[in-house]
Amino acid sequence: MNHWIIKSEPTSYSIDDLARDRRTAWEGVRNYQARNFMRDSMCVGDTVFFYHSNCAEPGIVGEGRVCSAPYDDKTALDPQSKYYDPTSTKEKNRWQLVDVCYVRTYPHTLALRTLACDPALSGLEVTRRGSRLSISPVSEVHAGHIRSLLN
DNA sequence: GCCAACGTTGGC
DNA sequence: GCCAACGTTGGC
Repeated sequence: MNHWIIKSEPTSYSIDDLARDRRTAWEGVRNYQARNFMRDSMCVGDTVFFYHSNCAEPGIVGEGRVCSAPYDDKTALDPQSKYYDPTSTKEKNRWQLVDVCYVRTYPHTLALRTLACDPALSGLEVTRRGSRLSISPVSEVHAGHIRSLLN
């Protein structure tokens, strides 16, 4: 079982939105490295830590779970979508995604400023200065430590 | 709003 | 293949 962090701007799609929807297609990822994680490495049942970015208190706000195999992101084919990619076609779509299911909202945000100064989390991608990768793997040890911060 | 860090594009 | 220019991300 793998662990991941997925970032989202809460004004665009928040943990509350996921709690309401219960399940969503993680569409709109247009970065190859992030896509590769979804397409090649994510498995049904993997845990995803849900991270709010570009907001008043950036940090981890809850958990979800990968609940589908990878498949084509159809927003890439839709000229009306802000995620439209004119270089993708139905036959050859550059972009794939997985579905994410809601698991739980944490009682409080695990703030970036807390995570970043925690020596037990050194090397965590999301705390790296200038990190822009919207999907990144989390080691078993880091995942356990993140959960322990809730106690 | 600022700006550092980064990924992508395109001329050469 | 290099690299400057550009656009975007995201913390602050």
